[in-house]
Amino acid sequence: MRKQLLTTTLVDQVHEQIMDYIKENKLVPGNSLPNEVQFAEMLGTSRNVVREALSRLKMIGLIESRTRRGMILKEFSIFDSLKNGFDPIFLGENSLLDLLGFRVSLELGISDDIFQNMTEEDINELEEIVRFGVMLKNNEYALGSEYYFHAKLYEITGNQTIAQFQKLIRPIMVYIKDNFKAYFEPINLELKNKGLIVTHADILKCIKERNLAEFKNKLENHFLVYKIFIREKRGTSKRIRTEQYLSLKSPALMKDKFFHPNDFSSDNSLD
Amino acid sequence: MRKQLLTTTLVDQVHEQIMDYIKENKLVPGNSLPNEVQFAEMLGTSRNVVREALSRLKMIGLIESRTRRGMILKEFSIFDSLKNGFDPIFLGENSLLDLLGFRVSLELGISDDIFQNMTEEDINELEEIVRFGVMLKNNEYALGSEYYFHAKLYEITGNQTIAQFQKLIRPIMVYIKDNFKAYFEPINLELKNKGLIVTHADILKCIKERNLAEFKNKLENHFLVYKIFIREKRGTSKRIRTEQYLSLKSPALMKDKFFHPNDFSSDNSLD
DNA sequence: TCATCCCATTTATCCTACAAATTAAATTAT
DNA sequence: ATAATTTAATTTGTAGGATAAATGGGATGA
Repeated sequence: MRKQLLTTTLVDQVHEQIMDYIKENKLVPGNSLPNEVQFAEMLGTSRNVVREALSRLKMIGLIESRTRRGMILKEFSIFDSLKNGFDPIFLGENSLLDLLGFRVSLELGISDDIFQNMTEEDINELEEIVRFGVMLKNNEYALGSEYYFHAKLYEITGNQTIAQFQKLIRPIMVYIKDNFKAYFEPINLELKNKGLIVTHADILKCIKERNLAEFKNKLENHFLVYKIFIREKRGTSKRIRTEQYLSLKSPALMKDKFFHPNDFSSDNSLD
Repeated sequence: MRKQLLTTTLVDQVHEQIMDYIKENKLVPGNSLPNEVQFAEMLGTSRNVVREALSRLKMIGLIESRTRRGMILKEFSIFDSLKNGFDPIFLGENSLLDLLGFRVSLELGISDDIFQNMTEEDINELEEIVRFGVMLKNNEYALGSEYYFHAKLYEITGNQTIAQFQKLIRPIMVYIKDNFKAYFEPINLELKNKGLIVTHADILKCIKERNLAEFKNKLENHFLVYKIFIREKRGTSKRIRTEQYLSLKSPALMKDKFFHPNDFSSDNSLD
């Protein structure tokens, strides 16, 4: 058990094996897990290695442990698992721009859900938020107002995962606004001169009028500053093709893949 | 150093402290980190605790280590960090539905970017993909074809993070299709009878005609089966309000928050 | 019956030792 | 003197044991 020829370390393997154990025994949130020494014996490793693997699972919130009570499986939430140990400072500029674009696209895509789900009460709360929103200059809302207005929109969709995502990338939004202020100001100025500034009040108006098309339009313009910023910042940098796509330039190969769609789960060449 | 009265464990703290070290010393990807014993001395803990914290950072891909070479900082990518140790089986039904809705919304939101960025070559590749796509029954494409068609759309946006996200949730899509087949079939049948089935070929047609509005329309219908599925599956279950929103029912409090937008970073009551 | 105290169990932390890998230095061979 | 080989040193990887802290449960006593 002291070989390490592979790229994967023992901890990596134990990490996998513990997850396999959970799967095989069909544990559900609330169930308790074997204790550390049991895992160590079961997997033929030292308790130390088991603890490192468990530490990872604790970080992502898959398990929880307390002295004497042992460990229990927790309900896993994909974006909550990232909230620990995450800071915009660790992201490269491309990732930052990507995430900004990601967020904008996502919000543009939930328009239908918003109109489908919203109630009178929702609209009242949005009005309340807009009323107290502080307009600083151009359309640079105070971060608080900005956050709560959009948080409310996310909430209306009823999709908690989207709400979690917003919470997760909030520091990123703050970071971007702090660090690229110089880029936003001239863009906003130009938009203002062209009369393209869309405020939260404008968006709310469309909601109250139940005008979905106009809502989408306004929302797009509301995010225009970000879209322009991203395009300017990226400049002429080439689009990068995803490897998985490059790998199937050959029609013959592609055809082969498509006719065996069930082989995908065990197909590493595409990951 | 043997107290543990707090909810946070020593490993949690060291985890934070190591990240702080990276921040304070302005390390960039490629830079090397102090070795394990140095961290242990620096932070006044045992090497074991340091290793557990480092193990977490290794899992999310923030650092990489090799024997004798020490550890180096890596370029962090938010969704890549999740790809290890993640399985749909650990997600509750609500999370699964949320993620399905998340994905659909995201894709609906990137339409503009697609039309902005696409080239003749992209269209040719899409044609190639559609040509080899295997239509099984109704609009249930072979998973391979489905995947590559949409992967190509993501690629056109030039947003790598979106592409990574698709890779990440691919097992979830497979899982959902496997486990809820019985739900999809009647929905698809009904859509078929109403002539609402939209194939990849239909979508491609809009792209070739540069008809953005129709593209959005078709894409929406292409995903209609998922939207209906989600609504049916959720049934009458109440929408859950995000805590952060509930906490500011009081206009006075809200006003207070908004006027101090810079205090947010240290404001736990809203996280 | 109930409150209190003690014990067993399990995680949390620390310590020491050795193995494996790999870089760097030293030594030997040509 | 240069090249090849061997040796040494460093750092992560793994093992095993020991103690501390927390806590659930049982024993004890009023």
